[in-house]
Amino acid sequence: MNKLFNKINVKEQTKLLKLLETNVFNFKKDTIILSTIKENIIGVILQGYAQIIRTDYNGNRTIIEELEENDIFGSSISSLSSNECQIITKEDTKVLIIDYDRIIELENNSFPYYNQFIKNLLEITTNIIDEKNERIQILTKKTIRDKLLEYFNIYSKKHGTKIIYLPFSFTDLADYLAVDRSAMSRELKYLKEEGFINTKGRIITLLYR
Amino acid sequence: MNKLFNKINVKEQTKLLKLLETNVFNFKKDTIILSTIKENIIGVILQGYAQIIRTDYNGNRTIIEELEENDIFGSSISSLSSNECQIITKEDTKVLIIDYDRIIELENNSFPYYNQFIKNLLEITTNIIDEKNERIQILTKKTIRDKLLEYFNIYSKKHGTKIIYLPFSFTDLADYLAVDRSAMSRELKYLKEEGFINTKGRIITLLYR
DNA sequence: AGTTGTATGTTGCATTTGCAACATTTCGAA
DNA sequence: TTCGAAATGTTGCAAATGCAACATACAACT
Repeated sequence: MNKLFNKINVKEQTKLLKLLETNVFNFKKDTIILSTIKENIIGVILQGYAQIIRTDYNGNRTIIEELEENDIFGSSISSLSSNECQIITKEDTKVLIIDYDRIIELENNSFPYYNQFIKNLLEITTNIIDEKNERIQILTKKTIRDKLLEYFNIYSKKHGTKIIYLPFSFTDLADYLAVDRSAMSRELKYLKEEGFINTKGRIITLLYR
Repeated sequence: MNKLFNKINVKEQTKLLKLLETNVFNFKKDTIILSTIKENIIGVILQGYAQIIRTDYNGNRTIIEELEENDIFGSSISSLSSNECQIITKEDTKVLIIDYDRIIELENNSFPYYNQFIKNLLEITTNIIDEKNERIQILTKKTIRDKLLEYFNIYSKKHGTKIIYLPFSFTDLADYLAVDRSAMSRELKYLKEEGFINTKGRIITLLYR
């Protein structure tokens, strides 16, 4: 069940969705859901799989986010600020679209589940801020080595372990750190040679401290 | 008046603050308010002036944020994630402290102004996400030149003008872009020489497009 | 006006990085 | 299994950048 509907039972959910004038869309595989999200909306993946993709001026495409069942996206939730972003379905995908302005404009004494909904949204947004802050903290490090170590430290602190299971490919990690993949690969090699880490596939073990 | 109390009148504010069990603290000049904010709180500067400062392992101190009257700070609102951050008053400062968990735990049907308060918080957090996304978009550019141009473009688009009034010093801009100040200065010189921009003090004029 | 501290501008140089090009490995679909 | 695409590893080299050191400009305070 989606975080958005935490503490809201199914009957109330139905009423809520009516109240918010939401729409459910069915998209075929490989459809562009929204090229530029101009309108202020919140989308929920009810079923299927999609990707947020940025295409830069060189034509290079990067997967910015993967959207699975129950994932949420939206103008000010995901990183869609840039006008180079598209959301593309990779399977047949069912999406719930909620108008953000409608959420805000509704009278707040209308229904208790509506207030709970706002509260759920608030929790989601504060979590997102935490994630953004983490990424900014990493991106402000000046060398590739420091970015990697910062990433490792944050992961390690969060999971309480020195064994890191990369949640994505090294290629994607380089994107996340905003560095050249081959340069990152080189730096990882040095870190291994100097005895700071071990790697086996996408498993990285921290050997320091 | 503070965004946090938008559409909440003074009488209701008083009740709300009681309901949320808030505290008001008076800090003398040059006091450390919170070294590491471990607890989940939201702070509001009621009066005075303070700074969020990061001290790195070299002892270099950077002003991350300036907090003036009505500004809001907090574990997941400001960039306090790193454990190297301190909030220091620069004048005698009056601060309102709200426990975030208390906000979330309260029954949501209790009072209408409480629901409005949550809604206000939600608006604030989504705005913050937008700002973070902007910064990330800038930080993911690979060269200093591209970072500068991205910063200029975002500013220009937001204000609808090609004349940029830097809201802070060049030193702080370098921090914001996470690049070396002298290297940034050099790049600005090149941009001037190549006819892309003009500068006069902290006013930058875009000459392209 | 003088003093002190901070912001800004400049430059040489060593280091880091991106880029391109290629080899090798892994993965997924037919 | 086989095949092709994508991911990963590696390296030389030119370009970008950080760093240090210094000069100058500016601002605040006495």
